[in-house]
Amino acid sequence: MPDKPDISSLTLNRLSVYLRCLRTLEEEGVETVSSQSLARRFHLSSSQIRKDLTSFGEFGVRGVGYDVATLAQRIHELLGLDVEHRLVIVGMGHLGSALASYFRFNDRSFRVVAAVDADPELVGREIGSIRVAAADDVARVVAETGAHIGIIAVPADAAASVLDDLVAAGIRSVLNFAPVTLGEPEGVRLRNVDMRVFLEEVAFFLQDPEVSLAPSD
Amino acid sequence: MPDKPDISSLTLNRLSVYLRCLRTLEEEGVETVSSQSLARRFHLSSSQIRKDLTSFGEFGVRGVGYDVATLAQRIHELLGLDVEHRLVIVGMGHLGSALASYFRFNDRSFRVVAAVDADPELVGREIGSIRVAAADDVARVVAETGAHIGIIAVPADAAASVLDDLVAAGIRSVLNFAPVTLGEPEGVRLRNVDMRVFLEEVAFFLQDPEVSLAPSD
DNA sequence: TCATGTGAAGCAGTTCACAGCG
DNA sequence: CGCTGTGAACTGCTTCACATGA
Repeated sequence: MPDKPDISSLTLNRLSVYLRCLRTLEEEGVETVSSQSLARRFHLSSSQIRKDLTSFGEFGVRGVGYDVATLAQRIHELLGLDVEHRLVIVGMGHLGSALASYFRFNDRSFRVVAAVDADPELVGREIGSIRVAAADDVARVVAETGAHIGIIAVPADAAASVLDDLVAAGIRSVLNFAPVTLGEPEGVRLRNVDMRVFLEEVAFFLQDPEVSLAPSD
Repeated sequence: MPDKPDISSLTLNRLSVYLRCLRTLEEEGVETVSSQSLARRFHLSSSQIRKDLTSFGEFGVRGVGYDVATLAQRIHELLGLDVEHRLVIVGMGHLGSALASYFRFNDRSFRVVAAVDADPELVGREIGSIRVAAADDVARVVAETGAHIGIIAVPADAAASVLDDLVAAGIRSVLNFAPVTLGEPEGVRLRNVDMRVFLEEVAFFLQDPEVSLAPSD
């Protein structure tokens, strides 16, 4: 495994996107692509693609472009997707169970191996081949399943203590879907994903006077 | 309604977060807060809070801080949350129906008024008090319900054409949960939200050598 | 006195433009 | 010739530090 260069979150996120674009091209049988054609096709910026790619190596052929399969493979490896990541979902309400099925149909890189919930009603139930365990048992469940990544899908007021539990259980990568901003504990990678924030962002532009209901074309 | 100042997406997103923090303080009966105490409490930056707030007005009292209720009210108004936004969800699979229930329990600012799906199996079913309509009927459904905001929760290959349909139906704000980067049509506000990207971001750091399974405390 | 509001400094991310190479 | 890889310019965001005012 080569040394991991410093890559910003922004670049990292775009690499994920590039990878998906390349997979699409692969399926279409496209073998070579230039940064410009990639950009046009998928609403990206060509100079940004080149900058992002050179941040971890040189893969292109001048005058030609990039080999689709090779580049996809390199990004796949860089992102660490060649090993399977085991997920534990905390909170199996609507969102939690949706995330469970959403993350499952993916490729082989991610697998939901455990789910816990504080509601005794849910404990013991089987949701998409995963048996829901009691919230108190996170540590045991994590140890038994070897989960690496935690998904927090509980109400806002429970999120902080769930994070503590996950970290105590040895989890170092966390995705928080609760509508609170959790701080990153030392040595833990945490990303807050608040869908209401996204909603409010797009809603904001509706009040713009110049966008007010023009006669539709 | 005062003129809408230019506010970057980053600032806008943070304002959503500040609003939630202020609501929490309100519930606790806190009446006044300084940028510094807000920052400490919720893992934010105090100078950033001040900068963000002054981008649309002056609300603080020097030497004291901000009045929690007033500031919350001002942000609420700025974000346009004092009017109800009507959502239409396209794609009522696992993710779509989870989003439907997730966005519903919110406050009064957002309401799911319509849902469509291409699968005849789902059409006609009632999911959380919303009857699922046929995908071909988006335009009619949008017109009848007065939906303003579109939520795309369909597979990647269908997303682009769904966007076209929504725009043709007069929708100007869209949240895309399909794992493709859609371009923003003229006059439309679109935000791509790809959960796999978030997963891959936190997963990336697991391969870091220095983070490799230290004995847990 | 204390915390806001703000210019100025610092930093990061993006775009430009072209040298270099297949 | 065409496209990559890349320094340099540029743009925008964040942090700093302090004058200002309740």
